[in-house]
Amino acid sequence: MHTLSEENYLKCIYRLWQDRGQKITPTAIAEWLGNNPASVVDMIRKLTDKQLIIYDKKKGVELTPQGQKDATLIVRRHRLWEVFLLEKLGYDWDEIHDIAEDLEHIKDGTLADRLDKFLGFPEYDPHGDPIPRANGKMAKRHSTTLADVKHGTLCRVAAVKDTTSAFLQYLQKLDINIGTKIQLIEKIQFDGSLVISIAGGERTTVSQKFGENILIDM
Amino acid sequence: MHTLSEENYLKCIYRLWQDRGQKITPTAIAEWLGNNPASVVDMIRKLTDKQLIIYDKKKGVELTPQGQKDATLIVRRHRLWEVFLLEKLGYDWDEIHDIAEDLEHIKDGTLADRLDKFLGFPEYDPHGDPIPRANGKMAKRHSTTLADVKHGTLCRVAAVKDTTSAFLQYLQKLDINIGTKIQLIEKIQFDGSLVISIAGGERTTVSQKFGENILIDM
DNA sequence: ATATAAAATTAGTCAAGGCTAATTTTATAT
DNA sequence: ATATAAAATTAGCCTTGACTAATTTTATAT
Ligand SMILES: [Mn+2]
Ligand SMILES: [Mn+2]
Ligand SMILES: [Mn+2]
Ligand SMILES: [Mn+2]
Repeated sequence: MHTLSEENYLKCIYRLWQDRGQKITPTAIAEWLGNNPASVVDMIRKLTDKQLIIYDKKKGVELTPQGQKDATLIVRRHRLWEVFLLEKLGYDWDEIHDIAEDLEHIKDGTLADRLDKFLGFPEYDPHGDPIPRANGKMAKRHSTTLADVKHGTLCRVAAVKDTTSAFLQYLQKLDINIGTKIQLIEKIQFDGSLVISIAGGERTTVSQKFGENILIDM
Repeated sequence: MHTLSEENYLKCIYRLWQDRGQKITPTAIAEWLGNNPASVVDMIRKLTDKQLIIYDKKKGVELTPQGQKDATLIVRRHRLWEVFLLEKLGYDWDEIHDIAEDLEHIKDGTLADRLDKFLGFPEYDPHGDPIPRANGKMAKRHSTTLADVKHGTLCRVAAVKDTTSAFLQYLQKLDINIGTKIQLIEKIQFDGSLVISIAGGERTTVSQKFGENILIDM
């Protein structure tokens, strides 16, 4: 079994891997985790020894099939606990991530599956991210962002990329949740700002960065 | 905040303290945790520095008011999670303790209280141990064991002292749960064995050790 | 092609929390 | 009172997973 730290690295690598198709470097991992690159190099050696990753200076870090499997399970636990915290314990959107960050490391053979069943086999977590199934498969991730669509498009908030409470609280203030309908009225050439209408309401302007962190459906 | 290890020591000391009125020695702690006495001496120093315990060679280890408070909260979390695992996730009696051993260390300001509410403010955990309330108070612990009563007494299983799966599985086999009525038919002089009738059924003989681990009501 | 900057790696340090082995202190039995 | 046993403590070592500082490798711009 893996240590808490190994699991956090695994999950980070998994995250970076499916985020973009980019090369996963020690520096990228270090930045994501807020650790020193030297520490990352140490851990890369450990995970390599455990055959969870392969590290090639050219290709960067890649998960082995076993590494993928293990990372997926951690993500599954994380997202299931998030659903539990929100739905059953009444936490807010922006509070659940940090607690799930710890709960995801509780290791028990049947815990995730029982929790899954208890929650009614949810497909998505409260941030709109798909929850890996017991068999490792999971629903498609949304990939189009609000910043990607043409002006005039009416879309539906499917997920959020950023899960910091700064962003989530801003969304709360704007009354945006998963499922909220947003119409893109205009893109400002100058800085990519977006003029939008939330749930048919009046016009609001948000930054490009904001738009890039909203994943949408149509 | 305390580390996982500090919390486990605190809880252990709390346990030994309310178990009997006996002196809490490094050796006793070491035995309970399965650690080396040398390690215990180290941790005693740390907890003393944090003002959670007072150690006197004569009196042994004692919890300070703060130490008591902190230990109580850990126990509260442990027992609430046990209720959750049994009632909501359908685990068996003998499986919940080890998982709760990890869950009890999840630290969040409101988690215990929310869980408590979600579970309907249970007074006792699945082993019959009282759950400390949010204010630190808790219901009286049961203290009379099946081995203590006179022959002929009809009593009710209120709690179990031992929570190992060996004991709990044995109880399952005998069809004994919290609330089960047991009549003590006879005490065998020779070795303290107990002849009992479970829920009005036929006679069964159990050991003295068995009887000492069943706490009862009348 | 070379200078410079960035990234990766190595070497050495640290704290936490274990351990063993050796020693000192305390208790117990003669 | 003394010998012996048990308990407590000290000293030194180990692993994990961080860090900093120094060095080497790789990439980039002139
Ligand atoms: Mn985590
Ligand atoms: Mn999430
Ligand atoms: Mn524990
Ligand atoms: Mn219990």
